[in-house]
Amino acid sequence: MCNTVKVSPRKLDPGTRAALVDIAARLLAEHGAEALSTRKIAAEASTSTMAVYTHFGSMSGLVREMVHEGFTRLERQFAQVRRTDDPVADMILLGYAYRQNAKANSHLYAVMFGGQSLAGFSLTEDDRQYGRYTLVTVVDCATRCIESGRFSQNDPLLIAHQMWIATHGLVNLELGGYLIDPVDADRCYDSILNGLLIGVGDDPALVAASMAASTKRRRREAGADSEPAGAVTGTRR
Amino acid sequence: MCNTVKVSPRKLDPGTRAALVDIAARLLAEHGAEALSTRKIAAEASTSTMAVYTHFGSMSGLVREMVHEGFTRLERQFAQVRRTDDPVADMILLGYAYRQNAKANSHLYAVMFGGQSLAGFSLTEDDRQYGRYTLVTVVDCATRCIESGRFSQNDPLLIAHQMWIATHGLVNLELGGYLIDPVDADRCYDSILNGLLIGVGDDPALVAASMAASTKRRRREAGADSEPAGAVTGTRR
DNA sequence: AAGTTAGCATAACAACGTTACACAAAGAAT
DNA sequence: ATTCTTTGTGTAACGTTGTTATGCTAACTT
Repeated sequence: MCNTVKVSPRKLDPGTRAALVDIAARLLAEHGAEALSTRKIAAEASTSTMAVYTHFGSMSGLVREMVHEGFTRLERQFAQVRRTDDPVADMILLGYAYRQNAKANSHLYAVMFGGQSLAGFSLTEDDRQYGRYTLVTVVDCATRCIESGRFSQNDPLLIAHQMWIATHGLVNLELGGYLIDPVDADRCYDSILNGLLIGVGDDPALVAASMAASTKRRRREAGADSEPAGAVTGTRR
Repeated sequence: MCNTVKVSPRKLDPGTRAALVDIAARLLAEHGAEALSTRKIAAEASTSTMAVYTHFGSMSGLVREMVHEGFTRLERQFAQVRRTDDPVADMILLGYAYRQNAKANSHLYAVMFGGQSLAGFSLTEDDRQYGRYTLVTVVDCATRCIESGRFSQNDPLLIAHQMWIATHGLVNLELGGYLIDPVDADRCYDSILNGLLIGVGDDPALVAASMAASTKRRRREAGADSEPAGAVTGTRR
């Protein structure tokens, strides 16, 4: 009775699907979590609220799509960091890429890693696995740091997690507005990176050299292709 | 025309005010952010939704009250950590207190530090200052670490921020469910604390000793007065 | 060209925060 | 002790939210 698989009398329009995700992401980025509603999204896409349900099942489904999009965007940011013969400098630049991506998409970032439940959405174990996979770039970099003889600790996964935790903590408190003038976010990040790198066995002088090298590369690549050097400080005022 | 300051024909009942905060905190802790509504709170307090507005002005006001309550609760947790002649062990125990408090009140913690906007509430600068003040305990402890000669870095505020950022990052990812078996939260925290303490100048052997001492004290104080040793793992399943 | 199937618009539902309004209760004043 | 005034609180409403039931219509299959 069920071998009649007559399909697709009318296909879903992938264009409207992508448009919904884009509009939702823009609404979230520009006006925060409170502004994310099916009606506003539908109005901007000049369709009805039903489009959200036919394409994503519910509002949570749309949020999940945005989260996955956010992960791939972070992965692209990571991929833009070149692999040089100074793997520690590469690691520092990966941290800055993580931080910059988080600041540019602060609301989405809070849902991806901060555990913020948006519109009833909360991460499933699959989502988290998806997010963890993004960190293989960092693990690879840690492996290269170990192989270069800079680190004395030799568990790349654990080292990557240390970097992740520190950067994540910094970004979260920075976005929360907690890091101000005497000890602002930049100073905190420099000092905690410095401490952590020394802690895993690197030589203080080499750490300083790699941090200087990373700063130089960051300046250069900022002028090259990354962002148009405009206000990348996120949604702070 | 306005020098007639006739006051108080009917006082506010401070009992219902406290009851509303307690009920709201319990609803938030047990059923998450989605379950926090004026109607549910009013029903549990056997009053009307108007009570929320006369006592707190709005739902955000009630959330702000809970946030302040959360800060003082964290301060009390910090105060329970004894000051010994091993200030580094004290510092580690402060970190564990922060972490345990966050796990016991995960939803409230997300609002306090994670930047999660709950029911339209978001932190004001005063709230943040209130939160930063909670860290003076950690800054004092860092000062004692420096004075004892264990640390070579000598900016206690910056050191306290490093500890805060690392612990905050760990707790956030832990609550988000991101830290699992090969590198679970406990292992991550041990390694990042170890790295950070070495990074600020402490001797690796002394760090290991202080971490062992902190573990011993934590075991002892857990059996003494803290929590009833039950499921303190928060709302994870 | 006819049939079927699924996307989409409309409208409704329950629940939400918030507010206007009337009533009741309690201190102030006589 | 009684009246007045002020203010907390219950009721009901408004506009909004996510979600769903119901047709209609467009498009793919035969």
